[in-house]
Amino acid sequence: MNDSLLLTEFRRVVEFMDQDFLKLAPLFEKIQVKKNEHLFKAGDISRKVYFIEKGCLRQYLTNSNGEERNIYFKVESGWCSELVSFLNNTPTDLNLQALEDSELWTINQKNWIYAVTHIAPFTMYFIKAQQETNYKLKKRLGEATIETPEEKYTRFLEEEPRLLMRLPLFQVAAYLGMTPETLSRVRKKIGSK
Amino acid sequence: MNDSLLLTEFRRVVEFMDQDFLKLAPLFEKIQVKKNEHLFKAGDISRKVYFIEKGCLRQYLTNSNGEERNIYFKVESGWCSELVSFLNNTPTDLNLQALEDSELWTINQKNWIYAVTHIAPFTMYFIKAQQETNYKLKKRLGEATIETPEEKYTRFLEEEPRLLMRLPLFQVAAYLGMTPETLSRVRKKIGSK
DNA sequence: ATGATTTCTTGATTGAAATCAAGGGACCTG
DNA sequence: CAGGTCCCTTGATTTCAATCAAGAAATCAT
Repeated sequence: MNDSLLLTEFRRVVEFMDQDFLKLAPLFEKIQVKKNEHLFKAGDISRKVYFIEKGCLRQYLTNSNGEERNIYFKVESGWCSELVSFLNNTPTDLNLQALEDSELWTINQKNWIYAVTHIAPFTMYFIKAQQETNYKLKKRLGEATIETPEEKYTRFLEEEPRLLMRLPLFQVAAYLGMTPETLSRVRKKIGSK
Repeated sequence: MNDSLLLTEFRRVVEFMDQDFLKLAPLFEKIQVKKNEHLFKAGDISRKVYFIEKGCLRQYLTNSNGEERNIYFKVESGWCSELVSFLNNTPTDLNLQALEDSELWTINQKNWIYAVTHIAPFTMYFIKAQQETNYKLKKRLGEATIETPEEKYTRFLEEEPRLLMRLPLFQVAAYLGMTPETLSRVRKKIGSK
């Protein structure tokens, strides 16, 4: 049990007893998804919360011209969800897609509500993990409009070197908010320093 | 009690009994802050969570050139905090400042942790409210790099007309990620339609 | 393997927002 | 209410990233 990715992730953030995990684990179900498959699309209601055992997912936004912006990438030990939609049964404006063949733990609404109301360390884990996400989003929102393309790429290179190697560059460009051409030129310039 | 802004806000999101509120209310303390006063600055550790009874606050990010980007504005019934810093006693990179003379309810770390571990409806309120914030941040992050200045302003005008009237325009510009000059030109153009 | 599709790079050009500059107006503050 | 600061607008110019275009490289499917 101690080698479970899920338990390791809980313990990264809070104290989590074996007995709590024994209550929690059966609430999850494992699924396989293929590369490019969508877990939900804009307009859908999100019915699950996902934990990545293996693979890589992106959440993204599309505008009326069909252009895409990636909100985040998540890999092993990451959570993907749209809880406003999930908890209120309302459609979401965002999309969630696998970028690699992936293996996910899923939990449905009934089980998630049970867990968050009956398994105290899960509740606390969830609150703290959400705050981490929240803080990162706030910083990135500021950076998105204040940084130059070169600064954005340099930051990504420093903060997420493994992600950079794992992802196609056009997806990175859609995350950093620039065209693939601009990213290519920035990389050329940085590389020569 | 039913006319308390705080209780009304809880009841907007979850069921909240009078008796729960009686336990919760004494954990808060009211303070007054003057216009332009900072609640915390980049490098500080955030020691409080704030609920706005009256007034207006902004959270913002500064870069090395001294340029600012506003992450959000909050008015009456809004919460301001930096929980990663608050819970882990680590410095934050963000700033929180009053834009008007304001009246705030504050809760300290000890009391907040008591509330979130002992007052179940507060916990659930908190989780749901955080998710709303989270969802808004994700959408805005995507929009920040995909929308034109004109689209950003139009969205703000439609979604936050009261905020627009309440705030100086250079603060709105720092929120929408454009210069005051550009905002001025966009407004001139839109106004004539 | 091989052809087809997608992705990445590079170059030329365009265009939109930033910057620079300055005048008028609003609002504190004593 | 008078002076000074800050804010907003408008104009002229510059700059940087987007767009348009095309060829090379990599990946995928059969």
